[in-house]
Amino acid sequence: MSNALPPRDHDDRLPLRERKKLRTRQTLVDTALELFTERGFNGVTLDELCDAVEVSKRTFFRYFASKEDVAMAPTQDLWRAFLEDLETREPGGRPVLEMLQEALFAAMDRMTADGWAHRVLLTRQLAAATPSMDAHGLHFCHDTGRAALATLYRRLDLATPDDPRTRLAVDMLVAAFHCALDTWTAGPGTLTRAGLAAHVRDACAALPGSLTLTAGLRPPG
Amino acid sequence: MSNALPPRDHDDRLPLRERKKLRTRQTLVDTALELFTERGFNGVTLDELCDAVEVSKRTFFRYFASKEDVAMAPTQDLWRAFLEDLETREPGGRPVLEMLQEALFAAMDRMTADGWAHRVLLTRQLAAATPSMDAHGLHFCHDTGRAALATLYRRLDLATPDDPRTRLAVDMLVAAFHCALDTWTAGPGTLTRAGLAAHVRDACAALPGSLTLTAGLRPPG
DNA sequence: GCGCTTATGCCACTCAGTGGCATAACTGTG
DNA sequence: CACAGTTATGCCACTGAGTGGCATAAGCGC
Repeated sequence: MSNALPPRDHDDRLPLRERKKLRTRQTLVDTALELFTERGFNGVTLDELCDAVEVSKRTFFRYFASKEDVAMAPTQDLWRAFLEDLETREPGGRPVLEMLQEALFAAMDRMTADGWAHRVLLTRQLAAATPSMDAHGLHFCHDTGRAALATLYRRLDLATPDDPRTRLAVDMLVAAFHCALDTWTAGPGTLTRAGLAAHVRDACAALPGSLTLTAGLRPPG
Repeated sequence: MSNALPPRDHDDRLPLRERKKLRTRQTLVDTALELFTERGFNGVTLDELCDAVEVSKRTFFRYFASKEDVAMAPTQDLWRAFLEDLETREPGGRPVLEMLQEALFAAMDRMTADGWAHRVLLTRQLAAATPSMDAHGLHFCHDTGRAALATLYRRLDLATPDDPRTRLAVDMLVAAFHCALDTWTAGPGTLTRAGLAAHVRDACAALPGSLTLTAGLRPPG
């Protein structure tokens, strides 16, 4: 690994060893997104990716649990920040769903790494084209939701753990986020963090209306 | 394959060949659920399962797309019936979410095969214990939701396709179903189709309340 | 410089999943 | 009942993801 110039995030005051690990991880993510986008997720073998980064396959699996994981790192970073924020956010007498929404906004605000929005876009496009990536992403969001639920039950005075409402509130935020991600990806708007946040806000605002949305049969012709 | 006695569903007036295929498929599902439950999903190799059913691995993959698929057949049958029902159900002036809910109930009513509820229970427990199964199940539900969405847009006079409300309504039904599945599995109630339907009804009824659910900090101690 | 810890590389292995081709089983015709 | 056409199956070899074990090298504290 003769990586001379540190591309970004040359965060000094971390031990050399840790910096190297961070850089290797980031190089793996960037290269993976690039190769997968170029030739498709299934068109690139792990051996090829490892060769490109000059890392052994064994080492790859010490950084990521699966081939899918490396391509979903940007989204996972966001949700990890979300969970962290949720640990300290004040409920403040408003609906839990709003509190969750604010935690998600705060997490997005913390995604300051260069080109994060672009990487999320690539991740999303890859997932849309690759069933196994989509499945992994869904599963990760599901797990994150359960973790968020556990945090809520630990911190808030929610009465009964068999009341489905809290869980449904969490799932609604996740649904709104996925919805926002798709409209953000497809839409003509700006593909920035702020643009994504706006879509999330719209999707959350549409939640109540989705409960009562009514339609008739489409007239023939 | 010296399968002498047809276990169930000896649906005559189907050609012999088709009956055999149905039986092989059903035997694969039953044996898989049994073995996976006994020794864990990862504790059983495909070769072992194929040996037990006396079928070549090559043939297995002509029936199922993956090792996970064979264990999720019961749930997939339900959602397929749901999509079929949605093709002809009348919107009838009430919220789309209610129409979706009724389609799901109708689909459950059609799951008359012997022991269906029991198989769903095994599937759910396996998925809860096996990340890759959980991921596959989530992905399948996601795909089903998109298919349902396409049907809705085709049949109903929903104006704008970029309005997130329809999609969110579908996702809410899916969330409610998953929620119901968990409480049904964990709860003390009867593990029958009717019991599951009741849980689904409760979860759907809880959807509006989840939007406004409020809570304060848990008092220390 | 010198040990101690920790990351990495290498090798062999298991197992899911696929493609190709030969063979067996079912189908409906005469 | 034989015959030809169709379709499911079996077998074999192969790719590629993921794992375990052990030797080695790189960073770290002294």
